[in-house]
Amino acid sequence: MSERRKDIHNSDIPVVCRSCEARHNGICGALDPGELSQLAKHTRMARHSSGSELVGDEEEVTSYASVMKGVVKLTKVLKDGRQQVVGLQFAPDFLGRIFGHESHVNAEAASDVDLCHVPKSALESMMKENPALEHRLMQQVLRELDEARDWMVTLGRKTAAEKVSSFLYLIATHMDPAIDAQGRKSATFDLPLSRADIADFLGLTIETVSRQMTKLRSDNVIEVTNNRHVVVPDLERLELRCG
Amino acid sequence: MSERRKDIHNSDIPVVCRSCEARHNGICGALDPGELSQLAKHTRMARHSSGSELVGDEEEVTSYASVMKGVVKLTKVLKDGRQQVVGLQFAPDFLGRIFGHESHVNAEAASDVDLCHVPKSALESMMKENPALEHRLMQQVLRELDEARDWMVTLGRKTAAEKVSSFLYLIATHMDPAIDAQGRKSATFDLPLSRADIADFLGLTIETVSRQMTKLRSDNVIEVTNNRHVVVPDLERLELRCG
DNA sequence: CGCGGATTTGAATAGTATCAATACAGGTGG
DNA sequence: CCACCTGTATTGATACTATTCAAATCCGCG
Repeated sequence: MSERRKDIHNSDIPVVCRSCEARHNGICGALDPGELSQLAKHTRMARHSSGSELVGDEEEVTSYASVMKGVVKLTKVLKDGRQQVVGLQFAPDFLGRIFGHESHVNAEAASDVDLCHVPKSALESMMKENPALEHRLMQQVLRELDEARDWMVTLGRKTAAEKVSSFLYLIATHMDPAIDAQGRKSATFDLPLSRADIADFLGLTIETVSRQMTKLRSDNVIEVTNNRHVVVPDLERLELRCG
Repeated sequence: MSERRKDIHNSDIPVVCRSCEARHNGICGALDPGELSQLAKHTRMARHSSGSELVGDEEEVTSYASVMKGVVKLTKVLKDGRQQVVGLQFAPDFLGRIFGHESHVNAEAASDVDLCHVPKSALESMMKENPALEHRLMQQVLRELDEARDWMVTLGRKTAAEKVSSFLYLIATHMDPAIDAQGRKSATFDLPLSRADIADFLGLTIETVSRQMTKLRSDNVIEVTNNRHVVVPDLERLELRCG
């Protein structure tokens, strides 16, 4: 609440930033109102529809972005076309390979996505002024590293059933806003990924993903309507199946 | 060369640091001679024999270290004991979860390892003084993230044969010092990991690893003596099998 | 030389992929 | 508003890869 009041009374905060999630938990949380206005001069909000490519592998990076809404998938492809999803980014995650000249992954909008773009130079010069900003980015990269390593365990050592459960658990805890409330045992959400994307994330085929979903449904661990909408009545029961 | 001269003439550089690889390519490359002596007051070199645990999962982190010699493996374990190697660290890599209070992985000496330990507080206070140091750490974390994501592709989408080839290729390019010479087509090295470790790295069983090694041997892609010593006569031919 | 752990090899099995057919959902035009 | 159409998802039958269990061999070491 005091937070809210401050916003209202401090007209220094750029209008576009006022309701922005990234300002609190994202990158911009490291900035004071002055820096925020400075940076906001260079930012550009944009909507990207599901499936559109945001950054190509080995493409030169000229700008960064914060995910404001939706889910971005990071993928890598082998020469023969086999694909692996190597990361999912939710609001208010930061998008882009910091300090690198080219991206090592493809970034694609998995759902409709809103991004807040900022030119590489603008962010990097602000980073020079404000070490807290680089520190914030470091925290994000460390979190991504932890997530990548967690997922390596899933990819290398879990069965198909455990993989699918782990995926649903991951999405449930990231997508259902009500989940933060302590003691909440159930979750409801729309899957941001197609079966093909899920398969590429889990290192499985779409048929195997589908079969495991069917099994979870018949075991009453999940309810699915319209292929995308999922209800998990008891998250603990789902977690038990994650291996 | 001028680099070398500076060392000889500048007696400020601590004796223990003079021949240290980490001073050039590792973390300490961000430090000037004064900072180096300051930090060296707190460092402690130690040898750890193969198999010894360096940091436990969820153990509180009180010190960091640079790998001076040998290979460290980072692992994660599921409740039922299934294990996954989530990273390998070679000299002069940095070891330890920066800014985290506890480690999220187990670190174990895969071979005999020399570490240069430094207390968490000493490094972190120096990081406050010198943003270049944090920047250097950021680079290392970013590299680890890239490696983790590359490995996710291997774990999720490659066949057993491709996994084993990829592993051998990784080790060859990291372990054979002669490999840096351009145009070098062959490599020779000792495997720093047992078959069990390799299996845990690749998400396979030891039997499958063994069978694939046998196949590579009978296809004349590698020569193996004493189970550990490997010669790759033509690296390109190995690379072709990495998928 | 013989012991014990590590590695290789073999045979049977289980789990996942592949190929093929059917069912379903969402959008389009009549 | 409904029938159609297209892409997505499910279900089924079979093939294949990697695992499992078991045995033999190799290697370092006392």
